[in-house]
Amino acid sequence: MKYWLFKSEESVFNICDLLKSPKKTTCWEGVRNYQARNFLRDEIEKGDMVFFYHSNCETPGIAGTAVVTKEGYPDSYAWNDRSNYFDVKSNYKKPIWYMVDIRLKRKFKNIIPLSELRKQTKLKDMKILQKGSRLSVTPVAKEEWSFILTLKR
DNA sequence: GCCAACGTTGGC
DNA sequence: GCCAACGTTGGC
Repeated sequence: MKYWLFKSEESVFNICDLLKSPKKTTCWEGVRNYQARNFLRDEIEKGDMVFFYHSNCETPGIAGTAVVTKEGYPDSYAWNDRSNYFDVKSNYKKPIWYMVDIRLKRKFKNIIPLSELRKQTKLKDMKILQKGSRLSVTPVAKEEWSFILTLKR
């Protein structure tokens, strides 16, 4: 089992939206970056654990955890021309983009703010904390995962 | 294949 | 709103 961090713009899809989703489950559509796509398509497995991260908001940080319930499959939003995630180059015969399904595991009482993560020496190598890091899907080390859980309040 | 220009991300 | 960092595009 592996660990991941998924970023979502809080105003677009946040952890309360996930909580309210049917079976607290959603497909993680709209990733349009090749490196992140490769993680979704090739590496993320059913049962992997996910930190749900809020970006682009007043307090960016980790809002909770989720579990992968379905492994990588073609992102059909890419061939829906009414979707924001439409990509003319992708089609169902030759899909470019992939998504997984996740189910909410736990919504933290308090968000673990990015500023708090930055203070932790043990997390200095975390992908999300690297300068200029923009990848929306990043691997999390097992040690990072368990350490971050101790930061909850 | 190089690289400048451009659009996007996302913290602050 | 600003702007640094990044990924993509496209001319050459």
